[in-house]
Amino acid sequence: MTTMRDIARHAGVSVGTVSNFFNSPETVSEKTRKQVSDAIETLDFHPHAAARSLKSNRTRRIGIVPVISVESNRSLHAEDSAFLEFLSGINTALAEEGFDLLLSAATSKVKETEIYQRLIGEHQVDAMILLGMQKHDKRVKLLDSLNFPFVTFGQCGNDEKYSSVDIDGSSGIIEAMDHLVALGHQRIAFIHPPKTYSMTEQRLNGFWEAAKQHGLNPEPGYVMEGAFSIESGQAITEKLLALPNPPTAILTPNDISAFGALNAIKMKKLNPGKDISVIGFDNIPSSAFWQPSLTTISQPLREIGNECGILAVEKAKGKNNLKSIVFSTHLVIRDSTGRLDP
Amino acid sequence: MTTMRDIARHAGVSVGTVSNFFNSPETVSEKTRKQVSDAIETLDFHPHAAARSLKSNRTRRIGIVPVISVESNRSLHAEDSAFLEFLSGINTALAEEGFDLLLSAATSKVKETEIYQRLIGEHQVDAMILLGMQKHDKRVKLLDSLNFPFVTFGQCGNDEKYSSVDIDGSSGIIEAMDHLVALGHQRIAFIHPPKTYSMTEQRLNGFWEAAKQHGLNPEPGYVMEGAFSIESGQAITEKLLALPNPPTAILTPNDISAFGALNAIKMKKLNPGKDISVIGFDNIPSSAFWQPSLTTISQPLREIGNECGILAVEKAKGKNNLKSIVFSTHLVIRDSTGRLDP
DNA sequence: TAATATTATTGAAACGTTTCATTTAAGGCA
DNA sequence: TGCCTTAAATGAAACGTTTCAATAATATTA
Repeated sequence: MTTMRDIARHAGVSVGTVSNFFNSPETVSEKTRKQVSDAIETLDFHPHAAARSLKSNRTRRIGIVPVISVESNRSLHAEDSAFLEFLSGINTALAEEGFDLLLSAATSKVKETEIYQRLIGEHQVDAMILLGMQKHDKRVKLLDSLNFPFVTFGQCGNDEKYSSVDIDGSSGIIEAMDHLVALGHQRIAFIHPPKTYSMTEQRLNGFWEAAKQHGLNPEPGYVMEGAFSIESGQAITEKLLALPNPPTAILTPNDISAFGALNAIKMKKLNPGKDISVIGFDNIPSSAFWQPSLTTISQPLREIGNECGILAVEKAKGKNNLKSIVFSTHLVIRDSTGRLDP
Repeated sequence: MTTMRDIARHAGVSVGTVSNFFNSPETVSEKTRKQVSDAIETLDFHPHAAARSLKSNRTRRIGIVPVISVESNRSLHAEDSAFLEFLSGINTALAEEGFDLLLSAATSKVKETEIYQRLIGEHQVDAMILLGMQKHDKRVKLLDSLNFPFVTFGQCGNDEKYSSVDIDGSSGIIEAMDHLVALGHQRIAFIHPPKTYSMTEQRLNGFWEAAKQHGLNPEPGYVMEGAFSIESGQAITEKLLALPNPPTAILTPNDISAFGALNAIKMKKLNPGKDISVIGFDNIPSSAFWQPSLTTISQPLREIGNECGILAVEKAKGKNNLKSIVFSTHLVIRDSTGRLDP
């Protein structure tokens, strides 16, 4: 294999200079720089990652530990194409900086916490990206106690000691409610994500604020907790439709569960978008193609991922700045919402 | 940080012994083993990955370079939940062995080939998993020329110098055709994946073999090349339905494009599953929930991923055995196929 | 021109493991 | 008991970088 020694010899300089070429090129004279880069070119040299890492204590890797549940398809964080969009955004940011993504998911045999501890203990990554934030997130506690840098997609309740990227879920919901009210809806149900998720509080706030603004008085059964799965959306919508005074519009936790809601409506021989309106969350690609096409609160998943990647790399490089980036959502109006016939 | 030195001191042995504890425990006496493992426990020791890697030339990482297209949503390999299922399978296998997955996707700025070269040159991974195999796959050529171990999901045409996991796509298609013929269909169209993919030949073989067996004589326009996207499925189905003598059943490259086909049929005010039958490929979770639910050729993506992971780890450990594992598909019959009314 | 300041380069000591030739300890046997 | 075999444990030399004090070369100033 080609090493820095070889490059040094070939370029007629010392290994130290070759190292400088990579790590602080500004200290290398232009002439030498050319010689070294020529040698690298002709010998097709790539610095040995482990050797770099050992000496420098930097891996140039960012870790992510999604939850992919194997037993059922009700995975929590990485259940659908939303995750892929997010990943793609991260990847773009990392590629730009020559970083790679280390992905390790929990399994039935290997606990999530163990993975974090191992990855950090073994010095496998320089920073981590967390998603699916919980209100009292044990991962945050763990990483915090280990003093390990991380970035979160979503807040995590307690405080602002860490950097995060998030969306303004509250105004997303408000915009959606405005839209529904403008279409004549008054009986609006809200299926919210599980209470343990930090995003849930935001969204509930948005719901109640909009309800107040529009003078709505949601019936008790209208606000229900749901999961992110299609089955959950379907089951809860069935319950909503069985209410003595069923809602005419339903907000769901994500697009996938919205699909379930649409199914439940069709199975009741009702007309989604006409009799009952449905709004999703995420704007995943297939939401445009479902029938009826889904009105949904769009979050810029690629940009969010990208920003997470950028922040993670900054952390990895030792920058200790705190940033909270908030993206706004926008409502994509399609056919699953419609004017309420009187 | 805790190092082997510390463990050695704490356990009253030499560092060599601690190393042996990890790498060839059978050479360490039971008594010593206990002492060392106690020390590891109390000091919460994790071996430094880079140091291990530097000396041993093993990273305990497997690389994967999916194609996630950013510009449009027409990504090639990792477009949908099928990829996540596959990933989940890989992850299970790797977790079992203490390996991690290094994921790096091409972007508009960073070419695929560069990534492979860098990952290998930098010694970032011990083996790679390839997917979306092409008939003449440049990645295979590259890895082969670098003598770098890899495993493929799908064949790659020329020969059997490498290990692969694949499905029997041919009989999958045949089973689907049998099902359609049994339902009374004679005019069956076949949208196949792009010709560059190695899977395409298999599937075409299956199609023609079944056609022959059943004495069908597909019209020229019935066999068309499609992509894996919903748009493609929709567009091509529109063309098929515009034929002077349109087909009564359509086989598609994957579930996602099958959804497009269903949409096209509905938009023509035809009844999918009644007037026109559609069969997908993959059996991704949402195929059960689409309306009508999708009849599809199921491939065991998690098991396939798992097997890829197992083989990759074997390669990573230096085993040089060639294996070709073929999974069989099975037809999942749902509502998108139905008896043809005369 | 000599002295000084600035800029480039060097070389050797780490970093935390693995590896393997050696040494030490423990049994087995006559 | 002494000799031989086997099993365990040792210690030091790598692995390929980074880092930094020290040196060399060059430029600047009076």
